Amino acid sequence: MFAPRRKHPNRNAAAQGDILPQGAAARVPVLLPFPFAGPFDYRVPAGMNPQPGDVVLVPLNRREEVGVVWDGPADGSVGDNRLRPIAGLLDVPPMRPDIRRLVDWIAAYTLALPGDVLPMALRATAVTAERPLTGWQLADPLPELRLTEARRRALAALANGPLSGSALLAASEVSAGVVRGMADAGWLVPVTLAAAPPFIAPNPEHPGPTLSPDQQAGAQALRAAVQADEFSVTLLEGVTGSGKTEVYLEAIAEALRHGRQALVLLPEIALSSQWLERFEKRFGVAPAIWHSDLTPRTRRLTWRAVAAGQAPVVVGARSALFLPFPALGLVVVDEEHETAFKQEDGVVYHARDMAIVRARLCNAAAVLASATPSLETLANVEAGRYRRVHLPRRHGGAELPEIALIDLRITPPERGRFIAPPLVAAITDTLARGEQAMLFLNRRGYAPLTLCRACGHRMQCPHCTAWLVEHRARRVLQCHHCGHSVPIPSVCPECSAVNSLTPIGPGVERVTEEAAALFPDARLLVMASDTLIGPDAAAQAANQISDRVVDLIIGTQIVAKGWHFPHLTLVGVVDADLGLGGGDLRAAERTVQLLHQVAGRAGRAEAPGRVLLQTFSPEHKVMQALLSGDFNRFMQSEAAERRPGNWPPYGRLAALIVSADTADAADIAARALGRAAPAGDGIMVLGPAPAPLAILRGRHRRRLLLKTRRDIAVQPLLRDWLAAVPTTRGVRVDVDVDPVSFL
DNA sequence: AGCACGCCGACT
DNA sequence: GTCGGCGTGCTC
Repeated sequence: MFAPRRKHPNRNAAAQGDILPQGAAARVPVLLPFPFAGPFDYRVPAGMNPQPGDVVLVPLNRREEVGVVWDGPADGSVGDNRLRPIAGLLDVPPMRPDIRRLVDWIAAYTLALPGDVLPMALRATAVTAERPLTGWQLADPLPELRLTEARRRALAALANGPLSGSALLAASEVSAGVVRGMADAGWLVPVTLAAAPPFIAPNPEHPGPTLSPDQQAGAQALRAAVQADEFSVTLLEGVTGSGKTEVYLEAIAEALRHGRQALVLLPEIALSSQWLERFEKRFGVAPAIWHSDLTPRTRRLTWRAVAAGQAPVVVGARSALFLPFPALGLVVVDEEHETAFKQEDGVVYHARDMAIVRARLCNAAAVLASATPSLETLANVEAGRYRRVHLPRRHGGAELPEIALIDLRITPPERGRFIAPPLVAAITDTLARGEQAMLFLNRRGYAPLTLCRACGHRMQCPHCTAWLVEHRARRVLQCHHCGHSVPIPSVCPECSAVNSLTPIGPGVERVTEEAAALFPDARLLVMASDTLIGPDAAAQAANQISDRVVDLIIGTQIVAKGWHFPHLTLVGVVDADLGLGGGDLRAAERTVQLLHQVAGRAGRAEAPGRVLLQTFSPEHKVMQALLSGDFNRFMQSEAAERRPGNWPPYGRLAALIVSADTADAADIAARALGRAAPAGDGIMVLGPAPAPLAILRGRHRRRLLLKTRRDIAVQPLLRDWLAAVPTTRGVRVDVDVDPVSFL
């Protein structure tokens, strides 16, 4: 409205002669990290020239809050008399225009309020000023003091120079009290340490591993996309073990040669130890890492290094999308089909899709890597919106594992057991050869259902429409949706029968118990999200497998990630049918992706791998697809099923979840929404119906689905729809645009 | 999100 | 007679 838009606004612009007009009250919009409909206007005090992106302190009610000057014009609906002045400019780098556009874009697309999206970008901002790191050094001369063993170790640790407090404790293995005492006695004096070194720039010319001809061709195509210096999306599709990572690392090298930064999104940053090793092998140094569990200090340092262009490569989780790259040239989304990229609480967004938006906003190349791309991405390739680079073969001559089905109707396991005889035999052979085997079951705990044999009572969560899962090690029954947990009862809570509660069905714990009985000499390792807590545990487990200190691995879907286990030659899938129930649109697709990924863990080095899938429906298209390895044909049949009904990706879908304290309130609100549903050519509303999780955390849920033709945007329809229905107290309506989970 | 204001139960 | 429960409303 007042200031001409500049390419890179910053507060120094004022010094370059950009003066606001006199007279009218100068006002700017400020976006606050709260659920307001839009930015609030604030008065600009004399002498201040806030620019879009500046981080400001503003009065709000009787508090002061941090906000970001947003892009004009100011909204003007609040009169000058009610306008309050900006309290101050914070001395932090302003929020970049591409990040502001990303915030706006996500809010508009997901129907979130911009103020709800802002914290995601602000969390990444180093709002607090940098505090110098202090540490200890030896006093000179050393005063008189009795020398104890602990004190001697501390002196030795500091002999080579000052250390931070935590480094001193770690190096000398003394307690904080010892340090305190030595400081009080004047032996140690505080010093300001030099700032930690910024990230060492990865050297694109560092000699990396040798690429196969396929990989070289792929790398060349990705390099070309980066060289073009414009927005593009390329699908990097390659069977498990084809060396996709090494191929896109070449794209990163190319971005670095051009002075651009690169961002790699991984679905599970906690499981990335092997990925980091591959990166270091290629570039000689580690990349910057970004995830939500960084310490505040590391977070600040990383953020600043990224903003200053001193972190040329960042590997991170979803939230890394909001980092302030000044020269982003490449965004890679690895395992792009992973549903972990979909944020399900708070602002509901898909990081893969937002990564593409991010790339477009800064004219960067985007690369989506997967062995089993999502149908969404394949449809975009088919429509010519994305390019495709294909790696058809495994790297280093390794062969794809041989896949076979075990028909549980013909060769069932013994009663009360879950590993069928053919799989038992295969594991026995594998272990006898000194090779490793893996059992995969995508279900935590001991048993998914506990049933009373006397009265048929099922142990259910009091807050959710879900069974309680037995966790035998912790001696509890637990709800996997709300966390509710009770000790395993000794009598049936319904009929008081004693010793009548029976576990039904397998979980990893139960399969582990069975495996321990079947293979008493095998060294077992359980890999599940509740046994491997934190990146260190996961890395340690991976090392144990690589070092062959375990023989049989039993895991949940955590084992399906991109691990490289060179001595693993057999994978047994305990229940291949597991993901297929429940009428989810993508159940078949996801099961193929997951099981293909699990199968890919087998036979990665010189020894060929074998995969056995236990199933009750060997004729199912999912089993046939896995058996034949013809992923392409399977996805074509999926496409053929979804195209006619305009199901995604051939149409658009949004879910409305209505939730309330009582079933009646939920029903009334859901029916009211149903009556106001949008209609028209190419628009369809399904429901209301009870959501698949009809009660979650004590709230009753109903679901409506809005499905439209691909050329019809759902957002305006949703906005009008929600606006037409008055809000009722106690009733929530959550919007999920492009739902991937149908709970 | 905070932090008010605003009307109904157990206590200095 | 008050202190305090959190229901709803507002914040440029």
